Amino acid sequence: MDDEPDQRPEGRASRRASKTRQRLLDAALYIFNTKGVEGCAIEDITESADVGKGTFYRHFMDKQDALRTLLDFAADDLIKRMPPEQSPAISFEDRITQLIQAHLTFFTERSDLFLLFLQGQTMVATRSAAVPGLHAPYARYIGAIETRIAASLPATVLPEQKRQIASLLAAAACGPVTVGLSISSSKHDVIKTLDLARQSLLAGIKQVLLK
Amino acid sequence: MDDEPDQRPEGRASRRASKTRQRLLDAALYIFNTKGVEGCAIEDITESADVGKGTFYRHFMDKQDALRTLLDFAADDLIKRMPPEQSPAISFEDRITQLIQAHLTFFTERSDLFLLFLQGQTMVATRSAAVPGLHAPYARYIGAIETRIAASLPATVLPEQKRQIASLLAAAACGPVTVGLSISSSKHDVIKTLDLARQSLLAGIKQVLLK
DNA sequence: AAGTTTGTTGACGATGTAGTCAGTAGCGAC
DNA sequence: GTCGCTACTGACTACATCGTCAACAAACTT
Repeated sequence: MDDEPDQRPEGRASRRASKTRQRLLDAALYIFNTKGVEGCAIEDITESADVGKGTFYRHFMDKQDALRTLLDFAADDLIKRMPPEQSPAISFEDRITQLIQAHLTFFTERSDLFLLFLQGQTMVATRSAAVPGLHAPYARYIGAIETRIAASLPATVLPEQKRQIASLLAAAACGPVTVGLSISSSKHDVIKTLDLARQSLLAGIKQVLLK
Repeated sequence: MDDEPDQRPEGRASRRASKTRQRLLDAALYIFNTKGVEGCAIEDITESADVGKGTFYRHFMDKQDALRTLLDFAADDLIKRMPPEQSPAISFEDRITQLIQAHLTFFTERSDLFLLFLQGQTMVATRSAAVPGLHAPYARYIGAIETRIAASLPATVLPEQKRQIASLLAAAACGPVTVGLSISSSKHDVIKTLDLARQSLLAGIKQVLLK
């Protein structure tokens, strides 16, 4: 017991390995967003990462494993942009603005991750049976929104309503991106629509709550 | 010139052919929503339709051709549920409610078509280069919404804003479905969230317009 | 009925892809 | 140096899938 058991060795070799793993993830993200998750071959990824094909299988079980890793990472990135869970109680207007803002910077700074996130969201939504084990990041995502709005909502709001409002917020933040890009709006237009969605959501929730 | 040149022959043979084509489309819709558009083989479709593989290629160029046909059909179905284009001028509140309602019945009555519609929307949004020729139904869809809200909006609204409000409405109608199903909400919950989105959109647009 | 056209079939060649594995290269311990 | 270990490689097997086509079947025409 001379040193911590969970200490990483961190030699040059293992550093090289993580670098390779990261190169593979970067390449996979790029390829998934270019040819599509199901439309691409493992070799497309390894080719793009400039590593041998076998190397992929040293780091990931299969394509879905890499996808899961990326979706987890995307969800983490998005959640990290949200206000801290135990931040001071502020008005729900401000809280909602903060949450939409998190999506907005996620979109502007990591649109590649956001696009994959949306791609996965639709895969899970439209054919969850075909993509086992991919729902987790989306459950975490909605959970993160829910806990962040919970404290700012009036105590009279039912738990079930909180989940609904969280869904509504996610829809207001994700929907305009999918719709906007599907009709080839510019990034700028998407951002404007997102802001419109924010305003609309604010007014809407206020009214729904007061009812 | 004894009869119209564009008259269909409509013999037993061609009726049989259209029936086969329809069986293939039904099967394709089912398979696309089960295994995914890119995750399925042509034979999955012909197997499910119980026809020979070659028959598929007599009716469609390839998988994308069948997908395009289905997405066109889905957009038509959805647009047909909207109020008629030249219906009497009513308040935009009512018009928006009508439009959301159209999505709602589309979801309840043809969720298979809606799910494929959403799948295609994300394909086009996230990697349009990989799916050429699939944007058309979505452009028609947004156009349909736009013309239907145009007459009910104040004359002071800029054309550019109309397109934005149309996008917002589409997002409010599609977003909750994708988000809801991705976190495995029940159909009933999705419908409730859709109604919440309608109320929120009403309040929101009202406020945005008055600003 | 014989001939023509249209629709359907499934076996086939060509190609693509997944996942493996024996072999190589680089690193770290001694 | 050399030994062991870990990371990496890409040729290889096995299998899936594409799109074609010659043969067959059904429906029309004369």
